[in-house]
Amino acid sequence: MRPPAVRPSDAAPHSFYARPSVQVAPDLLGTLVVREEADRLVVGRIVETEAYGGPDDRASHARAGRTGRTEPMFGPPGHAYVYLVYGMHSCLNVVAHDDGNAGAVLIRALEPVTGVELMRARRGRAGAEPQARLAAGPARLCQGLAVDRTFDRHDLTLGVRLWIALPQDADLQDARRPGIIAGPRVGVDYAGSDWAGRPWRFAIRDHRSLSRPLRGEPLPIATIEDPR
DNA sequence: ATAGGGATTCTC
DNA sequence: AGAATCCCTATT
Repeated sequence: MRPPAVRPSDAAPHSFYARPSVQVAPDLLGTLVVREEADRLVVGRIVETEAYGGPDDRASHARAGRTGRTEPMFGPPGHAYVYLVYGMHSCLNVVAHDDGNAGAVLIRALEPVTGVELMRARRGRAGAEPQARLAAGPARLCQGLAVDRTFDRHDLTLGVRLWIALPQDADLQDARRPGIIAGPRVGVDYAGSDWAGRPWRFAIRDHRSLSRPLRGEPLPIATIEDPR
């Protein structure tokens, strides 16, 4: 399949993100993360996401309230929230919540689309892995797209340097053809079974670029709306 | 000031 | 199974 055309004007608008993160997370599946560098474009299709809520969500960074680190989660929807985990890996989130709330969607895995060789080079020793695995994980995708904390609070709606592109409807439907499933979020057992057990991890079923397999319940197609 | 630990990944 | 490695958060 030919790589979908990508233009800054395709950047998802503020209204796309101004909804509860649990609604935005599945809608992001099949859309594109676009990284515009000096003279190159690196693009990946989102195949796995996780929704994180506000202070009530015991699995969310926002549980600490408004602090220096979590501030972006309480800020304008459509901006990036990039944090460092385990002292060495960056993770990319898009801020999403309805007015007066807090929340974000963690981008957990991409299918490489454009700029694959650049992604591979950035993976260093691990670049020998199969193409489908180059961005199969929240830290891996940041490495491949050269996304670090300098992008924290970056406005994703501008279509500059880093944004989410909404592909043509046919392309979007095609990407989602295998179906969308939902299951528990990864690595949040500390939150207690109530919060850790919620099916807020979303993925395109059986996709080869998932960070890890997801056995989950199919999401009713009715809940998937055209972002535009 | 200091201790505890993490929305991960790679290697042994 | 264990290390790498830094910064955030809560506590003293």
